[in-house]
Amino acid sequence: MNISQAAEASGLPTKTIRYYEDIGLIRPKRSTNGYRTFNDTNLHQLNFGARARALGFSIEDCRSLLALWQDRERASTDVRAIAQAHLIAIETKIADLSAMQATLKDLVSRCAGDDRPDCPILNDLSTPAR
Amino acid sequence: MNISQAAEASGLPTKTIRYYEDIGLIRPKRSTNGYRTFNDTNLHQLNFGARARALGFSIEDCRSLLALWQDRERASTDVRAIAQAHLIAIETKIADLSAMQATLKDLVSRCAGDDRPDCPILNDLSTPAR
DNA sequence: CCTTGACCTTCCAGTAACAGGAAGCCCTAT
DNA sequence: ATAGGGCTTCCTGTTACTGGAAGGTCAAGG
Repeated sequence: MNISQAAEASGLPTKTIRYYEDIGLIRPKRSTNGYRTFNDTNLHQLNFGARARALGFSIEDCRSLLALWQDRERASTDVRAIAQAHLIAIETKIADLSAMQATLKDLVSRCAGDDRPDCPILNDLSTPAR
Repeated sequence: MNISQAAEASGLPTKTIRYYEDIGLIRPKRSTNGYRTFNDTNLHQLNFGARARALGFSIEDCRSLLALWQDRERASTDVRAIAQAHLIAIETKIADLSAMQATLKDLVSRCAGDDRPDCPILNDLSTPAR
């Protein structure tokens, strides 16, 4: 299987797949003409990575998770720890964004949005940060 | 006022202030020895930028907002448009993160997290992405 | 056999917003 | 004179790719 088929099968761009090989996330073989060839394991790794990335895991997390996945002796607690840490990071981000959202919502609602120069948004930004 | 005082007054690291000059966000004068000197306007710009960045605005947004701020003829609708677009981007991010959070929460809760190798998280990641 | 076009390869640059660190001036105090 | 702290510029690295250039490979058609 060539790279474009692997791309189609995994939903990842070929650029991304080459990048994943570059950083050692996958190790497809090469055929005699130098083309990468992807087997079932490679394909699984790509799908796995795509799904993990879609859940917001970093590449390094993906690397760890893939290592755990191929380790038959792994303990599920190791996997869980990674996921839990990531979950907390996500919740922190959501909290941060929600705070921004609340402030922005308020500012936007209070801004007339007409051709007059008076603007609560600029006024807020001009106050020396609580 | 030297850069370290400007840093203290604005809460920004000196590295960041130099970077902001690099990209033309601020234009402090130089004294004869080559040191940057910050006046009240510069300081305001730094505070403004710091606050805007804390609200998640991009540097380019900051640039636009600063330009609008110093334009006495500006229309508040211009400012409002930038803020509104940013608000929508934030809400999109929150929605994305919330979806991840929901999935992860579920997976983590279903993972025993003990020394057994069975793990719903890895199982999920191994399914070919619905 | 030659060409065309689609595929594949590597390598280089750019993205956002800085942070870290090296090499070296400047200034003040001892 | 020297020690220290602050200042300067310049270079590299970060994350996870994306775009593009230059060029090899392969199958089909004329």
